[in-house]
Amino acid sequence: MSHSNRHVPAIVIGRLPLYLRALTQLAAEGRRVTSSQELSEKLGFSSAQIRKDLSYFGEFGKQGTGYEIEYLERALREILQVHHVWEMALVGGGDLGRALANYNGFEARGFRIAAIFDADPQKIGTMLGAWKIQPMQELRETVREKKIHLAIIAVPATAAQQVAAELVEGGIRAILNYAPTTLSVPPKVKVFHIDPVAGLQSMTYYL
Amino acid sequence: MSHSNRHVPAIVIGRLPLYLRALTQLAAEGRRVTSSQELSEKLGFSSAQIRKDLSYFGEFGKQGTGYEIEYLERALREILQVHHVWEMALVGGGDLGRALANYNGFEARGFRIAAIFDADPQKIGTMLGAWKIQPMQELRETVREKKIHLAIIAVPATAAQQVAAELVEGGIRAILNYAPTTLSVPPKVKVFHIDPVAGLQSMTYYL
DNA sequence: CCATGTGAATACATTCACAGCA
DNA sequence: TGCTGTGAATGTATTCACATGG
Repeated sequence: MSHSNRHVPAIVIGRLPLYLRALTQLAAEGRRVTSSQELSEKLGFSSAQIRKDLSYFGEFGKQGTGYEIEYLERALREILQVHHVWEMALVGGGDLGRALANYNGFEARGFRIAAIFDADPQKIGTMLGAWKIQPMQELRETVREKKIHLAIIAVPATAAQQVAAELVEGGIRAILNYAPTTLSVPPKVKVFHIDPVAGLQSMTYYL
Repeated sequence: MSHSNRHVPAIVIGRLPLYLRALTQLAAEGRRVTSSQELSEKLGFSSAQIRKDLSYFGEFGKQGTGYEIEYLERALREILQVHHVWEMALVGGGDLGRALANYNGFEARGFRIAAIFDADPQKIGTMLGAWKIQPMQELRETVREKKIHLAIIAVPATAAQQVAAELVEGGIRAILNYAPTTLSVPPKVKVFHIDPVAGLQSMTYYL
């Protein structure tokens, strides 16, 4: 069966990283084989859903046995294109920027911060972890030069749209946006939005 | 029409905070009235979807005119129960914990950190912003005493499940989880998961 | 015999399109 | 007229249930 030419719903793509995360955890526990059943219990999706999601991309399991963890892990990494490491630009050297710069969970999952930018003259030139904070004026050129395709926006909401526009001009293709505002970008540019308060608000509804 | 007795899909609840965010922004710009079309353009959902989502809760607009921003804003705040401020426990005083403690965007949207906990003896007793970091041993009692119903987990993945268990014992009803791992909690406890790397991975698929 | 992979069936979510009212 | 609110129609996603093959 040819799978690669089918259209895969975005909601399926959104679950793959969670499958990958669970597999990596299982591998770290020394496990070699798992099943859609076990993943179901660990993740809270139905086993049928997990099997169907994977079936968009190929046949990764063995009937009667389950999935060889390392093999499926590698397959998912290739599908998601995180078998190599992506370099990212981080915009915003405030508290959140610092937390992201110091976060050591990126690399193992396919990402690395390559440059940090800020608009505050007080911060420019100072070190944040291993990086020297660069002025916004250098963003476009650095991003182009270093062939950076991903960026993280960690600036106040009021500045976020302007930053997004500059990132797009620099050729950025995907943005992880921590500012609590919607960004307007060309359709070819992907945006993933993180708003903890929105998450909290959708939980308080039920309390 | 009686709306309050219908079942509202969770996916609808998840969008309400985004509507609320957009309305607050419009109000800050001095606007008094908006329409489902305008919100549609700002947020990227269809205007029909916005109207239908709101219709689960009542009739908030005027035909031919649109929505009075302040009125709809207040209505959404009540629906989401963020017309009063919720106190939260923050577990984890690392870089992420510090960023969350210093974040000034909580209060205006209905949340406030009331206590911070950490397991590291080096950190206990030291100040993080306005808070003195408390030991994990005090978590259950403090949470009960201060009637805290929400918590943020900002600890490494390896510690997250244990922390979640203690939070549940303390009577916490909703958890914002920053640890990149699935939490197992009783069904009455809500969990909202934030995993920036999962977000990045679902974007690199398309690049 | 066990767990996958997958069409068919069901359930859920979105969009259409228009009646109805300011 | 202009925009809401909403049944009906369409489109998506999930689950069922079983043939298949290790």
